[in-house]
Amino acid sequence: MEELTHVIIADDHALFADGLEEIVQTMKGFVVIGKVIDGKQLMQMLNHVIPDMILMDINMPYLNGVEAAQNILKACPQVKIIFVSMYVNAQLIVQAKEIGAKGYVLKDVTASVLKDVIQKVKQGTSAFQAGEGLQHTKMEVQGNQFNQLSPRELDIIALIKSGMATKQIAAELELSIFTVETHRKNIHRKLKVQSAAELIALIHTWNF
Amino acid sequence: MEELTHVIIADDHALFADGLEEIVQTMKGFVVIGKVIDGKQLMQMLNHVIPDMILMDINMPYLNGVEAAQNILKACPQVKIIFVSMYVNAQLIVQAKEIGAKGYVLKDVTASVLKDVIQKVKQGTSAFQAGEGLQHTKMEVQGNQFNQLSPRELDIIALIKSGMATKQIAAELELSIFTVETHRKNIHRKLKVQSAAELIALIHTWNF
DNA sequence: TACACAATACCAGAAAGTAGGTATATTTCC
DNA sequence: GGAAATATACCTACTTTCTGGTATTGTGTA
Repeated sequence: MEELTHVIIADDHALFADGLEEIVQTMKGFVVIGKVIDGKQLMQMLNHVIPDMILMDINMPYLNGVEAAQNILKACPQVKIIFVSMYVNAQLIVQAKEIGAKGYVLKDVTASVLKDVIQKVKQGTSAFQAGEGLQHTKMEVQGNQFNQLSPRELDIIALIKSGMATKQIAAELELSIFTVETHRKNIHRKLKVQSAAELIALIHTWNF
Repeated sequence: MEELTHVIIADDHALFADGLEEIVQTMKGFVVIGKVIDGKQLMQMLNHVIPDMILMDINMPYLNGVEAAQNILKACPQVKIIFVSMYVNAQLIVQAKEIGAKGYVLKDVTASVLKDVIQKVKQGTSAFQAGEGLQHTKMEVQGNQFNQLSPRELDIIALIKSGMATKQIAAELELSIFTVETHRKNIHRKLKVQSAAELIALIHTWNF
């Protein structure tokens, strides 16, 4: 079984983010595990799931893309970050390279070029094609070593997302109800929610 | 307080539906209460909520737009239906008029033209700008007189959607917990779900 | 080899939600 | 005006979830 590359898309323009998602979804071996609309949400999500790759708008509300990326890469150097930018800005490209981003593409890029970039970056090559300084907000990926959701927990979440009860999930996964309860408890702790209702609401806002 | 025009968007192309939603959301007095991707989902949703207006792709999977519209209008003649079509087709326009649709626009229309059409239709005028025959699927809006969600129930649903517990909802709306429980019970009955989790999952798939 | 973590399973008490009622006042519609 | 629908509130019994534990097994890694 091939290892999937898990991608998070961070872009405040929902339409564009959807477009990116569609492109990524058509690529074999890639799966979009989250779509967020600003740096805050991105950081919040990263406190719980570390993807293999992030397609990130460099101009996001609340949190500068470059700063966000710095925080992320300090905590998780293995994450491959590709910036998506509206403008060509030599200085930003240099910055992006310096902090360890793996790619930089313009938003008017064609789907096939974007796919090439994504494939190259996946294989370990960098791909820089072409920004602006922005607001400052302090937000860090805290304790990323902690609170990470395990693969099994992600399985459970997928079922919870569809509204299934503990009993049904246990039947579906052929587990004891107690096991599922334990997983739910741990998920609640890690995601800082108090109920299934809250959890489902949260994971839907993440487009999990 | 102004009466809002509640709009449902039915289009199988998610990106385009999102675009439509953005346009409608920017219009004062309009609110998108649902986005569905095919005729089946549309019918299912209409069994529980009747909007003021439907922006509907004429070429949807599973259920021909014209037939769907006929069913809808037979059951709820007050609903204003605007067809959105990829092609110009004189015959379809005639058909659309005959069955009682209020508008017909092409998908390559500009946002401002679309807004004009929506405004005109809201005010009672028809607006036809420009099809194809499609598959046949029998699906009717059954018992639309029954199981309709009331305005108050929609209020409650909006809060449930964000993951709030009964106690919190009661506090927010300054109601007794008993009242909220009754509403939840009725919502469950109308939407045929057994738990808050299921309900939240459902309303998210409807993009409520 | 330890240590950390993941996955599994179980228990008990407290809290919340669910489903079946009933009931009353108000509003809406014919 | 009268019927139907809506919004409100309460009750009971039952189920489920939530939270706090404990515990065993296996795996991967420092």
